[in-house]
Amino acid sequence: MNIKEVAERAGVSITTISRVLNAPEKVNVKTKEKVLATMEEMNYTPNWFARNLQHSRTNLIGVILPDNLQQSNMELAKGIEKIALQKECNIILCNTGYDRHIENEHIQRLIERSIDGLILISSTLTKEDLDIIKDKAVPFVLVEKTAASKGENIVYTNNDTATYEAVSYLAEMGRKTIAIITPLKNSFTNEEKLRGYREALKDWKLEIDKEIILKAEDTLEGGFAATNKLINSDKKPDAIFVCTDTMAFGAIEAIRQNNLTSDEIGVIGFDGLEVGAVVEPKLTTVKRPSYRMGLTAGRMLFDLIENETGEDDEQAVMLQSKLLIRKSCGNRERLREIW
Amino acid sequence: MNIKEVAERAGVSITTISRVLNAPEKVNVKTKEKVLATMEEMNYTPNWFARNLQHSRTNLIGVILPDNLQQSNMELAKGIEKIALQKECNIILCNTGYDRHIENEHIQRLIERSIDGLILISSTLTKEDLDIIKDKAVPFVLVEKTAASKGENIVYTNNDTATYEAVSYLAEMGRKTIAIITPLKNSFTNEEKLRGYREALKDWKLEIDKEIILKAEDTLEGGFAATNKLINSDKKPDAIFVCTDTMAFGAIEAIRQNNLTSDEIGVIGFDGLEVGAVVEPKLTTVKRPSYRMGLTAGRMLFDLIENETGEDDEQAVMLQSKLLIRKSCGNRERLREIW
DNA sequence: CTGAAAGCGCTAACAC
DNA sequence: GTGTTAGCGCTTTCAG
Repeated sequence: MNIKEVAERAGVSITTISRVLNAPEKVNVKTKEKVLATMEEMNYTPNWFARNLQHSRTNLIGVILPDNLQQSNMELAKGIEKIALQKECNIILCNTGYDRHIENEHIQRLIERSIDGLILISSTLTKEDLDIIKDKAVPFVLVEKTAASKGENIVYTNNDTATYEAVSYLAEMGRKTIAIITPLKNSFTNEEKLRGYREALKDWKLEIDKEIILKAEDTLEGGFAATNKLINSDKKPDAIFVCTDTMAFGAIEAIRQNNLTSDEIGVIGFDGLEVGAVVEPKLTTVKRPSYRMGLTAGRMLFDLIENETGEDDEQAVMLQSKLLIRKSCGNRERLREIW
Repeated sequence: MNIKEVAERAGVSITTISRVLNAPEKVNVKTKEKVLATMEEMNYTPNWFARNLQHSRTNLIGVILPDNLQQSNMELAKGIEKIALQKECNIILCNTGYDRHIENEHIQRLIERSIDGLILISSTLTKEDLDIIKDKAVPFVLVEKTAASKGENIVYTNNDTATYEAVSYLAEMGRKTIAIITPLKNSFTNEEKLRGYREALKDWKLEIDKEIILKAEDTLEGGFAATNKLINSDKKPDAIFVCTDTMAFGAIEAIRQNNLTSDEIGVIGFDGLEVGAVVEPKLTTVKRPSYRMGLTAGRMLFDLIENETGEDDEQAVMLQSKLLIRKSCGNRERLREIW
């Protein structure tokens, strides 16, 4: 059913129907009521394609992320959604599994769909890939730095210095052999964390030993296995910085199963997931401001989409991650337990 | 830029361009190559609206759920995505916060967008709301039963009998005073769980006492607070069935802070989240087959969308939730630790 | 305040 | 294999 049928039934022209839809105030109240009534009666829904054929704005934005089971990125997505709804936009969510190929496929499809904009979380794209998006004139915002993010619109957090702070805290508490577990699927984010780790060790004059720099699946099991390996190695550490809370939970479990305490092996995670407050010992972690990052990225994207002034110097916003000290690194004095 | 410009530049008709896009095999190889080259050169992207104006299929499905921070429902969404990708469809994800009003708004917008289908997870809609969707001829599948789900296409799990089994297990282990904590935002799902709880108590000839049937925010803190309340009540329970793992984590924490053990107060959760294997004591929980529910719902939806045969007797598929026994309910003999 | 008519960019008969 | 042409359902001038 189409506008024409409604027009016939209501005894007016299609123009009037169109006006009722788009500029009701320009229509005589009685006519309008009649039209609305026939629409209701005929259960009419205007054709979205025909409607948008002229403007080509979809009110749809794409959000691309590695994995929708990662809580912290879903918090981020929630922040984006909040902003999107204010703009009457919906979100198409796509998982990449850190696969550049899949990421490109998703993006290609989304561009074909004429989405209004794109938010790429922990993207794996290269400079060339990004250039393709730019050629298509699709506004986009990156979340988290990547190898290709320089000069792009971006929202990120201080993975490096926050990690530096966390590792320094361990050193400050007297830990001498500090290991690190990073996710297998290596992202730029993890490289930043690794850099922070290295610098902290250097500044504290601690040895940087490859044997205690481990990669693991970013899961509980991954953290568990890696930690067991560390415990049984020649260089058994007295502290571990774990790049994600999820793996850190596995680490804590491994330490417990080996009948060790947080005094013997301290653990610090990264993300600040809520459950961290319930594992035992409660997880010390670097709290990433995910929701606010989402809000910020959303606002930035809509600024780009709506920018008709032509200002287009790119923005880079950094939101601070902060160390949240709890029991898992064995501290006693500086204890500020949270909830 | 449009098909016409490309046609002019390539020195062919627009039909040929269209054919290169839609039926490349019907075009002379040389012509095709030339066209593709000019497309590339002009950086042409076909207009999605114009393309779809005739068929009105968007390859977009809506997935509506209460909260994208609930892990188990995101697993479900991942199952749906898997199927959607096979069908070259994308997913628009919408949060409702269990608010029927918001849910209706989302649906209305999605229908205006001409989505091909809809999956409603733990919907709050009434029969009338569903009728509106039907009037618009949008295929939809429900996930989890609702007050209005009778006679609709649905994928669900045995919340009632699984809860019955869990509570019975507690009774069997000798627990006498079994409390229940259900989410504040009451959904049909929770009513089912409550029913299972009541029937188990009845069959085990245990008293059903309103004082130990609590509602709480579906968060760690909510479970924590409710459990503290139970611990300090006249009717201090020796076991708690908690309707979600998230709240159960809070419950475990409260029990520990009160220096009680799982022998004194056993806990069983619901969902089967992975972190449950890392909290201490490890959480006994009812494992919901979320991912498979997602796959099933996705397949069911596309069956509806693609059904040209006219068969339309509705389907109701039940996937079984199962008790996963770990330490949090103090069992000793029947211990089959899993993770 | 209302209507007629010319597109929007593409697809699909139908001719050649 | 390729081109001509008539729509798809709506918005938007431009008249009245």
